[in-house]
Amino acid sequence: MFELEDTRQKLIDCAGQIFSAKGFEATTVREVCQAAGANIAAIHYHFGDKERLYIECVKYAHCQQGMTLFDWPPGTLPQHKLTVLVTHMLTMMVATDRPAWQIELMVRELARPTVACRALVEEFISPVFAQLLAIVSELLPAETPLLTRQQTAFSVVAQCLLYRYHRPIGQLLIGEEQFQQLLNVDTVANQIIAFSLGGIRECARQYQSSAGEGAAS
Amino acid sequence: MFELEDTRQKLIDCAGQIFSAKGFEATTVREVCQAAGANIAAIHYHFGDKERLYIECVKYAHCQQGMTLFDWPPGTLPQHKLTVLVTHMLTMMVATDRPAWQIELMVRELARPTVACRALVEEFISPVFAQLLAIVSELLPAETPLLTRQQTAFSVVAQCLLYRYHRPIGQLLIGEEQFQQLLNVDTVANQIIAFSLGGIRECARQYQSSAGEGAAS
DNA sequence: TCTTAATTCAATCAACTGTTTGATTGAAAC
DNA sequence: GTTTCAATCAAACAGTTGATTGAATTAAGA
Repeated sequence: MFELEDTRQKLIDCAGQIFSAKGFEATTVREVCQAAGANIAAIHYHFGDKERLYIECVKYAHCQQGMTLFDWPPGTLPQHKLTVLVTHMLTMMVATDRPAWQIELMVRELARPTVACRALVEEFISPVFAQLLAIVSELLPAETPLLTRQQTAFSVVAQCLLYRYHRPIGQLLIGEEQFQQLLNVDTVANQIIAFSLGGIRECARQYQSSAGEGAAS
Repeated sequence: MFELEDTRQKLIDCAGQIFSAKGFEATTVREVCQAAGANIAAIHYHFGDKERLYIECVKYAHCQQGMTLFDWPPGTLPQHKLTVLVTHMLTMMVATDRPAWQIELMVRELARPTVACRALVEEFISPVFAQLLAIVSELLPAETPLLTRQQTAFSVVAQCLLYRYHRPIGQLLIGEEQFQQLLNVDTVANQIIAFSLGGIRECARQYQSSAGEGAAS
């Protein structure tokens, strides 16, 4: 009876793992079922078809992934907010500990969007980006155009994304063991935050014609 | 007789286009041959099998892609070098004009490396990264550790990569027409260069204990 | 014109794909 | 004890996959 949750969950776990490693097309239902110790028909029974199994995996992956919305006490320095947010993003992305396939699957989905992408962005990415945009806006002069603020926020997230998306390239570029050191969250976070604060201050400089307000530190 | 080059080239063109759009697994040889107006057996005849056709496409794609090594006259300001290099990288990546599938195929290969990835990085990515690393090193104090310099270079390329790799996400995040404006090379380049110079200067500040040398502008 | 080699072609191969079927299980519900 | 129903199973489905064959076609050289 409660084997329902058991088989179904095991199917999601194994499928997610294989999907994340080989992609949707290259993954066969037989492979998944064998890994899960289930019958071929189990997928049709529990999910309908392969595609709906995949969607279920993606949804499960970013449902498991804790997405915290920070509630800052009034008066919190934007620099501090940025530090916390960047560190949090990096922790999420770099974390190689527990369910690696979940993040990997989301990464794959974002790199080559399928049906599940829009929901993923709206539920998972957008909130973080909104927070980041708000923080960046605090650090920039009030008269900064929206597009510039968005671009600046992109410049920040881009640095975080690199260590997840382009890991294989990074390893090939500077050597595997050298790149391994870059997966230390604190090291990377410090670098990114320093770089970003400097970058934001420079961008701010272009839009504060008269009074020097809004610049970082 | 000269149909050899014709069919073979048409096969590479069509295959590259489809490979770049759907990936290796999801692409069928029948689809490719139909698009190229060739017989199914043509792939076996000209390339041996599907995989070697794919490799040929990747090689052709980044062979076509002009990779210039800049030869700076002595005394050129590193800020200026950075500006030129970043603009050049962006032009390459954002360029939606001529053979879109070639860049797209490289992007796909770098996101999910297959057999062709290592050669691609070594021949195509590494040289650019080396140039960038050299420029960044000029802008940083001499005592800056190698790892920090590499990280800083990563921070710069990360911003460029964003507009190519994460285009669908960007469009979903800030709206398609809004994001379209970001594909203007000059706009983006100015933003990235300003941001990067500020970031580098901030990073430099951490490693120049006594004398103030090496900082940007 | 005949020979030779390079290409192209339709037809077919075995293997694998996702999906479906119908029988079987086993534990609750009546 | 019978019925009910979710769950699993082996077996087979029809369709597609990449690969291969051998004959047909083409074009150039002698």
